[in-house]
Amino acid sequence: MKDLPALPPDHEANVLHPLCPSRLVLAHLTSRWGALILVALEGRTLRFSQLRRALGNVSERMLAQTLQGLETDGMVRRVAHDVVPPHVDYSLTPMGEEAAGLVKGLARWVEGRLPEIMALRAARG
Amino acid sequence: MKDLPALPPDHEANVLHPLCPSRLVLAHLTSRWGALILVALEGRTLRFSQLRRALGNVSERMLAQTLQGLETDGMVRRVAHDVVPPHVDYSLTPMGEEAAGLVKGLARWVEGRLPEIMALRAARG
DNA sequence: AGAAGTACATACATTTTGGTAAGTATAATT
DNA sequence: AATTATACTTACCAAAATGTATGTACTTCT
Repeated sequence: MKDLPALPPDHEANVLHPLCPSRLVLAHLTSRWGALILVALEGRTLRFSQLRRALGNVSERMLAQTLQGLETDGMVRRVAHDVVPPHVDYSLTPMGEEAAGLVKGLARWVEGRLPEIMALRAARG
Repeated sequence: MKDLPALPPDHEANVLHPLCPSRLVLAHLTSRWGALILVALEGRTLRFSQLRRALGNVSERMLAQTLQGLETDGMVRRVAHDVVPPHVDYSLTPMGEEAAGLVKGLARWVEGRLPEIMALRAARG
């Protein structure tokens, strides 16, 4: 995940553009694992390895990286207990819960349209 | 953009997962240029080169590719007039308009939260 | 006559993303 | 004594995404 560049002067025109800050945050929310993490954490707290198992097959590298991106965006809250072996809890901030809801909404909409979409593909493809 | 794989038997668990069909459609909608195209075409028809100018700096390659992905998903309608020089109109299907609305909603939400997010970054970073 | 505009396709190069494997410190378990 | 579990990091490599350059076929503008 990248750092956010400063807002360009002509902000209005660049909304959603690849180099626009909002675009990068959106990318974090909808990234390969970002969306999954948001949905997995909705309403509950999970530890690193629990989350990993919940998502099925994320590499530790990507899970850590994606979580950090969401954390610096203020979507995820990380609480580390200083014990051995390590114990770290991840949960969503209020803003993160909102984001999760929106992403889930989009996902649900896509799922609802999937039969239609796949039928189109089958017909034309 | 990839072809959609068949739905795996344990569909419920894989929703949004990287290899799930719905995930790929979502990826098309939120891809670097996909989101921009949806918003740019909302409620209007544009030709290839108009769209290109509207988006600012897409390469022809990416514009064509992304449009094709959205077209096979049934989001974009392509109408080619058989004249020389070529003239091709792009617009959103009803489903595409819905998708555009949702994506725009997400984008707006992110923009609304941007000050908060950037303040967090500035404070912690 | 030469250049520009149109909507792409294709080959090639580069950038970005993601995975794999290994390392870290320490306690509990076998 | 070796293994397992935890939550990561780092180096390295393969794969995917994206950009660049070029070609096409024909017409209009200069």
